[in-house]
Amino acid sequence: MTHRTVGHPAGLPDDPRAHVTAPTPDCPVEITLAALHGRWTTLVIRELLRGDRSYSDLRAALPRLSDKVLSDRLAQLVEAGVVERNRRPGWPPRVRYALTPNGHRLGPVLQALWDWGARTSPPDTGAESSRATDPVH
Amino acid sequence: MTHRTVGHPAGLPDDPRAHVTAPTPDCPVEITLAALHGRWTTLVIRELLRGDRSYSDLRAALPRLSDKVLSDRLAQLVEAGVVERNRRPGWPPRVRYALTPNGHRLGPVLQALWDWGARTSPPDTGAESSRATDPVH
DNA sequence: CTGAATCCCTGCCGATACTG
DNA sequence: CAGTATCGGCAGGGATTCAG
Repeated sequence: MTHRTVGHPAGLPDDPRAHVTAPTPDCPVEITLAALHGRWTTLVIRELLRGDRSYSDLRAALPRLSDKVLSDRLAQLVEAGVVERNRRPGWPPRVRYALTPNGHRLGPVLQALWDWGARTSPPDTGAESSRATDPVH
Repeated sequence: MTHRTVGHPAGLPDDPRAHVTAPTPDCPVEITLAALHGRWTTLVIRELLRGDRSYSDLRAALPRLSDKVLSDRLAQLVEAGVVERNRRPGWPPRVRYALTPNGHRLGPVLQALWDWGARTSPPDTGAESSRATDPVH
């Protein structure tokens, strides 16, 4: 057993940023939340976790997502180092979006978010509640 | 090795909600993000991960957080099943805020958020980069 | 096909003042 | 001590239109 700064489960690392007194952009938690920030963001990432996608692939997969928000999100994710944008020469213009290595590392993060939410709100037909939290299936 | 729905690391569970096409409140990821939603929320949770706190304890720990937002956040977290509010009889009024069991389970979630953010943006004086991602210390 | 520009409306959050 | 009431500024995001 390793010792802990306080007697509580799952403490945060002993980093100066673990003691900040306001939500600064330096805090690693804020960095991640900034990358995931905004509506639709996690769904775009989920699509890209399944493989590369073109702009219209994403539009087709998320029909209610408007062009403005989609390009906003993609720009935000590129900026955050989550997504890579690859334009191919020729006509018509073809662009592929893919996760960077950092982007793939968001998989476990989304998994953690999923797990907590799945436990908190039971799927609740009442019958088959055991499979929803299975890690991979 | 368990098999996977797609050949990518850290797939999501095979749940119908993993295929939603819009950000619905049913999605476990959305549930968790809703619990964490808004400025200051994670910092309030961090304080409570360190132990029970009174209202003024929280105000003292987060001096730039206004009364309005603090009570908003606490109400939000109570509503989300993360925080429990305990009033003690007598005068002056004494109230203690504590995490519920569900609230404590947010520890690993915040840890996952921390880890990704810590990797993505190096602390980078260049020297001591190995301890920042240590799980507990 | 892949976006960018604009408009407008809503909801967040910060500051201040007040109450049981 | 532990909050609520109110107001104003600003950013987020949806619909539509235009461009390379």
